Amino acid sequence: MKDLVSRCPIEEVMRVLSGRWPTLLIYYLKEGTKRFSELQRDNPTVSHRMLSLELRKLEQAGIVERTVFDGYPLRVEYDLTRAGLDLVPLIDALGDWWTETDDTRALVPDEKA
Amino acid sequence: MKDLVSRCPIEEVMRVLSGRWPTLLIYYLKEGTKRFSELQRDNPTVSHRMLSLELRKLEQAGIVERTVFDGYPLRVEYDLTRAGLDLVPLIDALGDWWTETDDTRALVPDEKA
DNA sequence: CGGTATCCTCGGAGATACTG
DNA sequence: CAGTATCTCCGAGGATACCG
Repeated sequence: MKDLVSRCPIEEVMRVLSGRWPTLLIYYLKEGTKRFSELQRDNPTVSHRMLSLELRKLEQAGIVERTVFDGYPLRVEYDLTRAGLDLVPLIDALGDWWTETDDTRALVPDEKA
Repeated sequence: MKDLVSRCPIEEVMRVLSGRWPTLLIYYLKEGTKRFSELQRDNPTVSHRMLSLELRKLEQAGIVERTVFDGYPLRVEYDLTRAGLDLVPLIDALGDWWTETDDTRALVPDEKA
């Protein structure tokens, strides 16, 4: 997923949403403002480093907003932006589609058998 | 993206759609039936192997249907299934969202400067 | 607490070659 | 033509440690 092979906007969104974390983070952020450590607790298996990188990616994409509160210990809050909120129903629609088409996949012969 | 970390359907769809090729292949397949070699021509940078693997993944997910015609040389055709066709507008919506929120990203300071 | 840098590993994906 | 197998390599991502 390094370079784009088309000028298609779809390919560009997928550059941001691809992977395990982006949609999950959006999913948890729609519950409201979250701190770094809260998101870490929401996703126990995400590494410190990846959480940081993914949040930055979402920030660059205009999906997430980052607010730093000076003081000690540090305090940083993450929110969905307006664009991020607009994205939520689209992602949900994908989830619904997946659930609704579950029977289609059930027809696939089990290769593990 | 190996194992799921939640039972969330969104995470499951993203397992299928993540990466450079799935959405691109769906994009080209919505033009109609395509043969393996046609898809290869549509995406000149996809490797033989990856195209094969990705098509199988989409097939397992119930998005793409594979039809083999006996004879020589071999001939295999790929189509979107009903579920695949239903998925198209959802993916398009993501593309539209991306285009519409382009100005948000334009506000991000250029780190390459 | 949140972020970054460094190191290291493991598997995703390209190239190639072979079969039906 | 379409698909699979083998080999290889590069980089995504984990673990760890240190800074503001």
